[in-house]
Amino acid sequence: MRIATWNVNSLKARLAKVEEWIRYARPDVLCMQETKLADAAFPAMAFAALGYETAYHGNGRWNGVAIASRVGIAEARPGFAGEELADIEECRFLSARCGGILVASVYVPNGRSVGSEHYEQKLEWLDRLRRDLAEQCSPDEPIAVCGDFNIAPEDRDVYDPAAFAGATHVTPAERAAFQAFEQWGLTDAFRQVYPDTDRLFSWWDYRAGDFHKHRGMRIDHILVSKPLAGGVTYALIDREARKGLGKGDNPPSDHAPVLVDLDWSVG
DNA sequence: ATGGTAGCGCTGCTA
Repeated sequence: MRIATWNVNSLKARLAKVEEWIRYARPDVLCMQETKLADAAFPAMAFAALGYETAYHGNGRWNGVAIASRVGIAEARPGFAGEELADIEECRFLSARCGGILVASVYVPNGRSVGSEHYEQKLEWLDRLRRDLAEQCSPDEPIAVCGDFNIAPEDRDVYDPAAFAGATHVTPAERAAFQAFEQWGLTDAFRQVYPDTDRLFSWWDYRAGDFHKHRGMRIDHILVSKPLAGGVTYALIDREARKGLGKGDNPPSDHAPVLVDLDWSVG
């Protein structure tokens, strides 16, 4: 089972790139974030043509999450348990059962600046996600929580810790929130495959040519539960997909897709 | 260098 996550930064602008990537990476499940599409505009037919069923949760312009699966999609749930769909202003959580695994596509709020109300809301959102998981499932079940966490778990996950002093994504409170998922029973599947390799990034600022200067952060993660953690056979951050198509008029997302291969038989 | 680029959508916000 190959599971991937990719913050596509507008699925409308990126659809050709996503289709191209799906054709060669052939993930069984692809979680997407920042689709920036209302549900009515979601290109479900494009995914169907590639053999994927989709579930999506967006209201346009900002945010928006989706899951594409070629091993089935059932029990799609947009938003946290108990949330009224009509009350959701920012579409950041979608879960579904795919090939026997409970998969969640999450887009954690950015936080903007430390101490701002947006930062506090980021921490609250992370706590709500943790509570939602604890109430809805158990780490003894097969679970994969995938997405843009907007957290670099350790200093070695950023290009220069000094450059992020006082900034979001690296604060003790954000990292504690990330560790709370691990304490509950989830494992950072990518880090498990690369326990000793530093400076592996999944996001680079568009500005100042950061990608080509290797100035990035690892903030996109695939967290897997106990039945899956022991069988992670491969992991990759596909930097090729962060590059353009070769035409100046077709820029890539600012994130690269992250994928992991799991020992898991679709029932 | 408190800069820089991208998306949405048409003004400035979000990242």
